Amino acid sequence: MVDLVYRNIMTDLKRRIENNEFDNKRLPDERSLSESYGVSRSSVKRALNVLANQGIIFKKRGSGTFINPLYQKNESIFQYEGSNLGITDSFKSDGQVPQIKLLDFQVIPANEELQTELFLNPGDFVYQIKRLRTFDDHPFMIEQGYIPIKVAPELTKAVVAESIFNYFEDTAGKSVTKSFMSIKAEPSNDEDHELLGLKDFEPVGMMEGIFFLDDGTPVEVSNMRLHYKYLNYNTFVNLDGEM
Amino acid sequence: MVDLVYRNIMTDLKRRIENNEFDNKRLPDERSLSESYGVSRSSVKRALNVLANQGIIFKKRGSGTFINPLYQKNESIFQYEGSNLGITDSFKSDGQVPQIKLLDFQVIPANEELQTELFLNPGDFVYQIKRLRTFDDHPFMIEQGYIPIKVAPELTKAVVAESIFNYFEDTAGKSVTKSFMSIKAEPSNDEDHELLGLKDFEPVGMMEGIFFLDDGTPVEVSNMRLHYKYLNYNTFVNLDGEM
DNA sequence: AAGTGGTCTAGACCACTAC
DNA sequence: TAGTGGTCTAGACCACTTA
Repeated sequence: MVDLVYRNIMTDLKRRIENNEFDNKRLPDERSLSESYGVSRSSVKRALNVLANQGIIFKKRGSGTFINPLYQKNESIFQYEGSNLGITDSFKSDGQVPQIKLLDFQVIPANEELQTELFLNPGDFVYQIKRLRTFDDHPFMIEQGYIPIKVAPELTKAVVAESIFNYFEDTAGKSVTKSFMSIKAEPSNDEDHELLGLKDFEPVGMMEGIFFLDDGTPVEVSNMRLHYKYLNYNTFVNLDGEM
Repeated sequence: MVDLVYRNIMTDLKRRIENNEFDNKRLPDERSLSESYGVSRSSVKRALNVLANQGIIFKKRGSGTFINPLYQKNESIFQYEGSNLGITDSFKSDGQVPQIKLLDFQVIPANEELQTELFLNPGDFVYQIKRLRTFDDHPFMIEQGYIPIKVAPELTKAVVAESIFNYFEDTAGKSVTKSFMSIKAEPSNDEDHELLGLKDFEPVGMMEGIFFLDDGTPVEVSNMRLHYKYLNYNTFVNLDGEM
């Protein structure tokens, strides 16, 4: 697909780690990798940095580069799907059939909050899209999204009933790769009870996100209310991940 | 403090952004910055990459580097404190007085799960530490932590009643900079009702974390149950943040 | 002392955007 | 066409760990 040196090396190393080719939990040193791959040490470092930022390896100065034992032993713990955009479309299906029911679809003027979050001017309009997501007819999420009409002037009901981000990618060739996410919990309200089948005392998980294109253009604000059993955000945090 | 070129530039650029020195939302190009700071372009790029990974700027190939409008306009939205380790010690006080009540402190053998998560052998022991955290006598979190005795052989009640991670840093000079975090929501149980003052129907937020030193040594597994009003994890996600 | 990862440089060339 | 950020190289030197 792509043809970047550091990315190829990264992919290859990941494969070799998963295949247990480094049984002593230790990777070859950077200079050796540089030579064996026939690339500069800088490119090797870059590949290793990506893996380190994902928590797959640890680099120990003066000592070497080591595989995170959790990555091999216990992939059920080490799942940072949450480290994706926290996005609707990326909920794991696990063989279940995902479905979308469109609850609301209209165009409204952006209020002040939306103007700020989506970099809009007073008077700009947004699509308001409310959807219910299910797995095998079992609802798990109410999603209310707002998309500036100017970033998708010809959005239709049919599109909105499916993956919106795929639509961006397919039509405009632009992919949504960045987001602000805010994760909270709340008691459920009447609508939650009705749509998500929750009991009074059962909570909802809230995920609020602003999604951006690569170039910083915001394309959606989304408020997601999840059946609490489905709120599970996993992530690897690396404070030195600043490189 | 530190004296890294890219870090100094990063800090300076951040300051200049916050001081509105780039009123047109656009930073000087990399080659200019390289010259004006008297460093290589690589170092400038590195500094910019850090800021981009934090969501403070967006880089647009062929066009320039731009400030994220949300960063200046609305810092109340743009707060990714959650992007810290998700750590206990980092909860913002906001002028409130944080307190810790030690509920339990003992040494027990690590069960299988802890052995896996903390890279321990059968028969290894861990401290089991249960604490209640409050702001101005208002409880908001029950925290149950497990720390291998071998990473802190002389842990005392006094230490445990304060910041454990600061203790690591002060005594061993090692800082906790990485973590796996898992965030969920659950209905509250009896203990939550009692200790956190929750009503039956009110939920708790759960944050489970494994914390590591720089070199990959795991130092703590922590299960945190938060009053739902205090669960608020904010983060900037960048799928291209792999550099 | 030897080996490892970390930082930084100077420069070449490529890919994309704007005009 | 000019200007921007992206990738990659080859090499120097530093900081730390291990023996």
